[in-house]
Amino acid sequence: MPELPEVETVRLQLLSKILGKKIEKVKVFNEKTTGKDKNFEKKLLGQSFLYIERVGKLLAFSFEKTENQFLLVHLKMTGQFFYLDKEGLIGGGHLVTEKDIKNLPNKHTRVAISFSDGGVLFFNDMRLFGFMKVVDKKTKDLAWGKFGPEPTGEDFDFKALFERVKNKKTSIKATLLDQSIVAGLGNIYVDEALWQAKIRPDRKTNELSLGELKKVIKAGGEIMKKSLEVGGTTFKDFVNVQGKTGNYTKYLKVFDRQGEKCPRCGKVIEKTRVAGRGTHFCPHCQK
DNA sequence: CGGATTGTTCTTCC
DNA sequence: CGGAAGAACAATCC
Repeated sequence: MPELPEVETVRLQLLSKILGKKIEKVKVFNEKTTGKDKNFEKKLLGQSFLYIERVGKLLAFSFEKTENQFLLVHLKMTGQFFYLDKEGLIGGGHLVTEKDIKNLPNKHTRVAISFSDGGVLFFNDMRLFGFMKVVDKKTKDLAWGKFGPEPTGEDFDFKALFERVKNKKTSIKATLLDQSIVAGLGNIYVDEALWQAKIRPDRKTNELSLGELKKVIKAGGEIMKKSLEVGGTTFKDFVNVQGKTGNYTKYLKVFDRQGEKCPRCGKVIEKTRVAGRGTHFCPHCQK
């Protein structure tokens, strides 16, 4: 669920809340989240966060006192952060009711980090695919290096990307979902970008021209920037902790709109399976 | 109850 | 060995 705009939203919200605050208590509710690291709590105690970086959908928290240590966090499908302080809650996520928020930690809370000013950061993750792990700089750099460029970047090298994928025989959808090729797009924004660029999701990557590739990457970047501006996308029961849904949902052209009319040509939007994922597209104007 | 669900990684197959 | 397809991960919903 969380793709680049949603993860970036969470990053910005956390930046304004947790930097520089001393970590007084760490509680791990489910060891799977922390990779069964027995020393996870010990590594964070007494530290304070210096900054939060993001590449694609991966977050890295750095520390004030320890240069060679990072907290890597991936939300995967259902991970979510909530920060609770005297003024209330900030954060983001989905499948959250007001009742869940009021009762933190709840049954999906996997880790809680308490700060000296009384604030508490909760990491919830229903399906347990997400992770929080403490790594050294070398490991963090290695993880960072696996990501391709983000479509939102100003200086995206389209030619280099074209050279990289021009012989790939898989679908363009699979290529765009591959984080090592392009970082940040997930199932929702890939479908949207392909619709915007008028390209069928099941087209073979090697059959796309440089122009088409450029078009779909640019569309992906624009769509994700717009989504970030309006607080991300709500799919199913998403609400953020302020009880507000992500506002990009109403801008979606094809995702989860199977059976509805294509806003461009009026033909019916179909849902199929491409690259193993539910895929929405207009069979008439996407070629 | 079978099938599907956002992301990523591992396994299997060719 | 590399690439690609599919399974797996876990919980929940319809």
